[in-house]
Parts: sequence; C-alpha cells; structure tokens
Amino acid sequence: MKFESLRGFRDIYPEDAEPRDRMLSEIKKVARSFGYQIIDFPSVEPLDLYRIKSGEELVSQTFSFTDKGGREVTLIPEATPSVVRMLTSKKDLPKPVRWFSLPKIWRYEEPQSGRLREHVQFNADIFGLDTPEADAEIVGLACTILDSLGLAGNYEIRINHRKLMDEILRALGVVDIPRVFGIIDRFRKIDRQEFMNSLGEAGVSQDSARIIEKLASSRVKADDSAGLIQSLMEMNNDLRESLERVVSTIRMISYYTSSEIVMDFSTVRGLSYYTGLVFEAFDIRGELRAILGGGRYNGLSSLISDQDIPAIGFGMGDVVLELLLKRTNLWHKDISGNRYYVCTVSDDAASFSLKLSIDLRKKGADVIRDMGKRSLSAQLRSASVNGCSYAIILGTKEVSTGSITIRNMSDGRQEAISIEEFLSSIKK
RNA sequence: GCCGGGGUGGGGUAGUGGGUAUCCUUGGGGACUGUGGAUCCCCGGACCCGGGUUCAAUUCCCGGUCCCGGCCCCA
Repeated sequence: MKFESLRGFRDIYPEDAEPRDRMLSEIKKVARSFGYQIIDFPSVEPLDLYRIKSGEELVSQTFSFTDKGGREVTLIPEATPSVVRMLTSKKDLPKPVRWFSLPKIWRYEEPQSGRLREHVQFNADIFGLDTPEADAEIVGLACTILDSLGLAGNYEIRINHRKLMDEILRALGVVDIPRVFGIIDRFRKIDRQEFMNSLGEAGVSQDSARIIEKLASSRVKADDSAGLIQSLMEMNNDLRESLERVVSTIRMISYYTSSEIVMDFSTVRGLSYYTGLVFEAFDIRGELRAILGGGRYNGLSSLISDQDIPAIGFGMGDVVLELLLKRTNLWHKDISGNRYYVCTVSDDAASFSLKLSIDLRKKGADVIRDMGKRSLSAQLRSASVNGCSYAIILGTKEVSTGSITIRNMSDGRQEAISIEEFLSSIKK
C-alpha cells in the first residue's frame, strides 16, 4: 500500500524547510521590532464563527465536519475571527493591542499556482486605534517584512479606501454599491467593453461608468497624490475628509519603504467586511497572485461580541512568498560556520568520540557523530554533504595521545591538537 | 465544484501490443588496511490505480487519482 500526502498538502523536506524556517524567523523578528506580540489559538473552531462573518460561500470551502458531540466544526480557514474573539473576551487589555500570529489555515479549494489547501499565514493586527497613523503602521510593517526578506523593489503596494470609494460611487449616483464593487474587483480580469456593459447592467449611467473606468485604470503614485485630491475635489467637495486621510496615510507609508506605493481604485478586496483602507502587495512583474492583503475592519468585533473595537490588519501566506523568494534567488539555507563531523576510525575511540561530541554540543556547536563502522572516506563524504565546516578524526593514535585531528573541510588542511586546547578554543 | 495538459526508479529521461524496460543523475558500498568533493567498479531503485479490448497491455480505450495551469473564490 502506497501513501501519499493529500491533494493540496505538502511534505516539506530540509532543502525547503530550512529556508522556510529562516523566513518565518525573520518575519517574527520584524513583527517584534514593531512591538507586536505573538498569540496562538485553536486550529479547530465552530463553523458558525465563519458563517457570521463571511457567509455560506466561505463555509462551503472549509475542511469541516461534525464532531462526536454533534457540533459542526472546521479547520480554521482564516485567523481573524479567532483573534477577534481573543481580543473581545479579555476586556481589560490595554489598548492599542498589537498582535501577530502564524497559524496554519485550511481551505478546501482546487490547488493552483500559489494556492494550496493548507498553508501558514502570518497575521498582524492593531486594535483600538482608528487613525491614519495606525493604517500606515500596519502597511509599514508589511513593507518592512518584505524588505527585510530582501524583496525591496520587487513588489508594489496597491492601496485603496473603501469609504472613499463608497462616497465616490454615491456621488456618481450609483445605487447598488456592493454590486459595483464586485464589478470593479473584476476590472483587471475582464476587458473594457465587458466592464462597461456590466456597469450599465448595474444601473450606472454612461457618464458615471466612464469616470469609474478612468478611476479603475489609473495608478496614482504616492508623490502625485496632491494632484489626485485636486482633481477628485473638483468632482465633489464632500470627498475632502476621506481623501485627505488616504493621502496622509500614503505619505506616512512611504517613510517605511522605498518600494512603490500606488493608489489603485481597482483594489477593493472582494465584498467582505472592510470599512476603510484596503491594500495588497504584488510582485513587480505581475506574475503571481497577491503576496499579502489586508485592511481596516471596524465592524467585526461588534458582530461577535458586545464590544466595538476598531481594527486593521493583514494576512500573508507562505506559498506565494516562497514562490517569489525562489524567483528572486533568496531561498537559501542559513550557512552556519560552527558545524562539526566526528569521525571514528577504530573501535577503541568510540567512547572518546561520544564524550567529545557531548562536550562540543555543550559549548554550543552543532555536532554530527558518525555511528557507522565504515571507511574514513565514507565518513568524510558524509561530513561534506552535511555541510560541516570541520571534521574531527579519532582513532588509536588520538586515544593514546589525548589529542584530536581536526580537518578544515573547505581547504583540506588539518592539524593535531590536544583535547584541552581544542575545547577551550571553542567559543560558547 | 468546473475546464485544459500531463503521470516510466529519489530527480531527469528513452522506448515498445510480446523477451531480463534505456540512458544520465542522485543514493549506498568499495578501490584507499586512517583522509571528502576527481576517476573507475559493484549495488539498490520505476511503467499512478482499477476496469475493458486482446492469446498477450507499461503501450490502445474508459473511469478514478495525483501533479501542473486556469475558472469560481480569495474570507
């Protein structure tokens, strides 16, 4: 009988698991440098938690089942509801709260490029602040993480504002705003004519449709945002407050990164619960799906509790990030310079090699001890493929003199030194 | 859930309605009784699964499954 991993699930071998672990460590390090604290929560939750927030569409794409007590439960398809529950059930948390997490999440969908049925998703949120500063910090955190992974200049941030969009559409006389959001969301996937037709079918006038089309196809860089205010204000003076907030947010974000920040009216992040700033990061070549996405979701906490706490956050999956890092040649193992391979070439050196290995590890070194009784050639071959910088050779000669023979694996030079001298030379 | 393209050792491949299934690479061991990444030798390892057609299927047909890509969706 042959077993394979389930569709959409991965076995991750050291050649990928090591770089991945390094990537996740770097992400955590950056989050902590912003004062965000790590949290964790269950991988299985009541299915209703997602019904409330996202409806049956999401529920149909969960790994869900009925447990032995007859409860409908699911492997979590996202982190936010669990995080918001943790936030609202502890009422004495000093605000603002800055949290991050690295849960595995699951979605029952057809796997495709950059999307699997199980992945790790980094989440960061800031609760209790509804300001441009908080908006900018969350986007700034996202940018700083990507930059510290070496991706500066390889991605762009697309920003929009749901409230601003809402006001613009209202000013244009749009009645069915959610429907038009849906059409705008598909702007990049459909051709111009189909876009205009859809707007027409949604009851949008021709003049308004032309303006929406123009907005959706414009990309405004951070530096040009003043001009943007000007032109949109001419359209409707009521937009001033929202516009100024977006522009000041973008200005602050540009302090965090040199990567491109653009105002992009076609970024609306589906039809979900976002209420303010929304943003996504894409690779600059446009080959991959979104690297990360997020936004402000002020209404959510009051849906699942009696509290109303403003919130903004984002999620970033490991799958697209790995693809991008590989394409950018940034998917490497950490080369540690303190790795020893202990070779034993005679039976009487066995206990010597065991004791030396233990002592070395206590000094903080990584030590692989060869335990097969095989030729020294074979042992050195193992030392080489395991990436050890030094091999230590122990045999009758070394046992009788209380010394070791140490071989530098990169240049082949070797010397014999006393065991005491060697151990004291190892830095802890 | 839907659509398209694929599936031969761990990786990359050749090939065939019939015989011990090709080559490269990787892996293990040895030549080297105490010296790796070179060379040579030896060894291990595969026709995705099920059904059908046939005297005979890895090969042809059907279904499934998995992989790759796309749709839907992206919470």
